[in-house]
Amino acid sequence: MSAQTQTISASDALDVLRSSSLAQVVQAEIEKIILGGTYGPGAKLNEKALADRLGVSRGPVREAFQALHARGLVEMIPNRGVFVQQISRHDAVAIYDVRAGLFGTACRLLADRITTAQITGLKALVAQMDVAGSNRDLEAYFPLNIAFHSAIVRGTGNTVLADTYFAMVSRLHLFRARGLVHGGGFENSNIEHRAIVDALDARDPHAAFEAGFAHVQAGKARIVTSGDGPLANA
Amino acid sequence: MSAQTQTISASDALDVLRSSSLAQVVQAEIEKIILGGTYGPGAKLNEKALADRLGVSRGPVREAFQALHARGLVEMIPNRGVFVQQISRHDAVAIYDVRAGLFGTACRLLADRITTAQITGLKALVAQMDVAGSNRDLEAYFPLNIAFHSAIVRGTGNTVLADTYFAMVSRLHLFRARGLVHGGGFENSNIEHRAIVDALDARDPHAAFEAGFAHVQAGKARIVTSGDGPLANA
DNA sequence: AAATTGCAAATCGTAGACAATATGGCATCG
DNA sequence: CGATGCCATATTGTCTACGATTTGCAATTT
Repeated sequence: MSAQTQTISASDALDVLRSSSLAQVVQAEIEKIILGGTYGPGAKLNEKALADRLGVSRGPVREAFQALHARGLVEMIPNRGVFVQQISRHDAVAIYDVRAGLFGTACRLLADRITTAQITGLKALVAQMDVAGSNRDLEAYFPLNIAFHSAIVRGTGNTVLADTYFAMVSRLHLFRARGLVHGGGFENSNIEHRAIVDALDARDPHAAFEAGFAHVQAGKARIVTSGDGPLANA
Repeated sequence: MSAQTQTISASDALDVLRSSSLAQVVQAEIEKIILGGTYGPGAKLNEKALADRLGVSRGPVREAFQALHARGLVEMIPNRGVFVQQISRHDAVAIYDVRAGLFGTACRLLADRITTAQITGLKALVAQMDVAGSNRDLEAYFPLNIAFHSAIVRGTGNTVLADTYFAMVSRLHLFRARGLVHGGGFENSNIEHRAIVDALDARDPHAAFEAGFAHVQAGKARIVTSGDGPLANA
């Protein structure tokens, strides 16, 4: 828009500050750092160090910590500090169950209101994943997989559902970041995708929930049973 | 425990501060104020006024605001302040759908692991609600109803699920607090309760989800269709 | 070697200050 | 009389500085 902005990041930073408080910017930044994996789970997040690194004072950093704590991404111990949340295998299973329930619910709600355009879009994604799958192209498969789930969850038009779902996905990233990348078996994954689309196409809420729930549960099983987890705790 | 504490509130406050930060205490306090209904939805929460009222400085209050915002209880507008979250009818429907999905998921998960003792407890609650229902005793029915839902959600042992579920319940309180108390029809409610317990007793995950989901959806319908909502917005 | 003491560092909360922004009333003008 | 612009006030957003409390570690003592 404006031609006088010197750097993109500078204009972005200013624009963001117009519509958002500094604490929220800091929160997004810390979240990026956490999910980026530079700090491992259990790592300590030093208030002052983070404030200095981000060029802000302690206030906004502490506010961001509270928001991240509410979202389950950090652990706060009084008089000790803030740490990247540790996700035990048991916790991961619990979060996966919630995610499965939310995704199944999304499928169920979507079955009642899905448009033909949405069905076409989902079928296209499944077809693309078929191609990526047969080529063993994980680099192509992952973004398609995310797009598929996003299309369903956001397709419901229920932002509360979408936000809650993605909050669970974020929390699960903390577990995966510990070294447990889910092993193969993504061939089966697309079979499950097709079952979901079939149920949606049939506009069968009942079957849609079951297919969506089962799909995430299968993903959970793939992770939970993926070896003994070198970094497992508890 | 200790006989030398002068006041309960004083010892409690100290104990709480040992295991929790001041910001979290403030958060709980503000949440209590919000859900208590003294501040109506859309009401402004003045930083300094709240800080003075609670006897703390602005810092902890601002931190509490961030946590409450993450939980969907307040709205934050830059340079304007913090307001009690407004829940439109559309929002309430969305939250109800998520709550229904979570409760159904709880029923489904519980069906796989429920103990005979838990079944007995649930049946007892249903029986008590039958009595309260036939007596038209709402004062007795409400706590039993909450206990029933709690027993199921917490009975899964999944704290993430329970926390997420109760977060939705809290957000819905913002809607009910606007004057829309759900009308009668709580006779049907216990029929649905019985259906849930039957499915759990049969250890049928499929039927348990359906019964739990349908029960919350029925509650949603009772509210959504309860007249035209004198205080409705948007 | 084990327990105690002492100290450095970090966190937690407060207080005060300041700029930026929004609010509400008032004067001015059409 | 109504609309517009301006100004005083209040509030937010952020920073800095300070004191109090706690923790963790090291040194000392028994």
